[in-house]
Amino acid sequence: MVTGQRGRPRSFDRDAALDKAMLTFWEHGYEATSISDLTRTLGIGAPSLYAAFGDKRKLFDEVVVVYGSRYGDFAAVALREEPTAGAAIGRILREAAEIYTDPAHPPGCMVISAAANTTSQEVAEALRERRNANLALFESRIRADVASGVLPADTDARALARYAGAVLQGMSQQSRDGATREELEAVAERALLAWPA
Amino acid sequence: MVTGQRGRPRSFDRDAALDKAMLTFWEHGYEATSISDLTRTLGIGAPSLYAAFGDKRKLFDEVVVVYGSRYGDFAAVALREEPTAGAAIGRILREAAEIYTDPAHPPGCMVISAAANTTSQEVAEALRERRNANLALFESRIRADVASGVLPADTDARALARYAGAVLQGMSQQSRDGATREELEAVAERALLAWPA
DNA sequence: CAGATTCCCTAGTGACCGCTATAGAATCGT
DNA sequence: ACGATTCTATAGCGGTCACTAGGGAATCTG
Repeated sequence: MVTGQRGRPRSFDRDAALDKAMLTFWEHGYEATSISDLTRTLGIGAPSLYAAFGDKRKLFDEVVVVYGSRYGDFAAVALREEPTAGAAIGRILREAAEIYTDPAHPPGCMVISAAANTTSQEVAEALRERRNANLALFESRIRADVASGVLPADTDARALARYAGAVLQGMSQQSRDGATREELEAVAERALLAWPA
Repeated sequence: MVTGQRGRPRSFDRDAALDKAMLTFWEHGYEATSISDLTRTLGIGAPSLYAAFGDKRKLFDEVVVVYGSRYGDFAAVALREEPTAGAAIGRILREAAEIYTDPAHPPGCMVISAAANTTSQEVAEALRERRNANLALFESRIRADVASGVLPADTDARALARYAGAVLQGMSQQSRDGATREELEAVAERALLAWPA
């Protein structure tokens, strides 16, 4: 009774489909990716897509979660693993240069680019909150370094976090405009020269 | 015969309409701005809009020109007027903090944000070329300073230009995410600390 | 005034959007 | 085997997209 599922089994791999959907949304953004784009790319019919994922919005929500766990975590990991905020931000910027230009997926950061100019305010707001949450992570890590004396007492943690975020977002945009990994690495190194003693 | 125009005169101010169209495209982007958005905002019917501007694409092209001459020129002006590349970039970043957050118009830079995620590759390409042209302006001004000895001989002009562009684009994105003028000014000052001696 | 010219308004074009009703195909439990 | 269940495929829903045909309205020239 409670054993295996009944009825006709799904004819496609849900996780693989989610991956393909992620790459499509990543490249073209939320709004510019149509359901027929997705059904063509995933190789399934529209009803199958809706049965498996609900609707376009819910599918994108799942995509954002997968993206975060696979490509968006590197910042949080660095903040956790590195001994200082400066070391973490340095690692984040250098890794961003690599990730944003990895030919295995579309350039840049999906959270930064996928909901620019969408008529769906909800989706735009969701990604904006994710970006601002990252800024808050930066800020609290910097604040911890100020409290422990690693950074000068008069450091403006909020402004420094915003600076790091701005450079990251700029690097994402530049990668979408064709910047290479080496060029972004040079940007990262230059940006790090502004880090407080 | 060649005197004044014949026929019924246009019932709206073409330049004022272009201004309103600019603000709408600036806020929502190219694709997310529909013709009916525009006819509602401009207070004219669709046929009038098409008679005056051709089509959506041509209207946007005109908007980009107007935008460039009114808000996009500040970078080129600074590069021309300031004695060094460093002074120019400093002025550009500080002015960007003000312009990007001016409540008289939508936040950020239209050339950076208006064609993210559009299905119209032509429009996206046109704005990308504009951004890259700005980068080239930065680069050549920096190169001039290197040649004249104002900047060290081993300065990587291209990388430095990309750094300035990345910070600018990051500031634009941050302003769209709600950063205030003061916060962007702090970002600009921080960014300038990385400028070579 | 009349006729030519130009613009505006109503109403609609075909195409695509996100999404789904319906019916057939494939697998379950019994 | 057989019904219940779950998926897939066709076909199409109403709505919005960018865009325009057609006729009346307003201004010109003469």
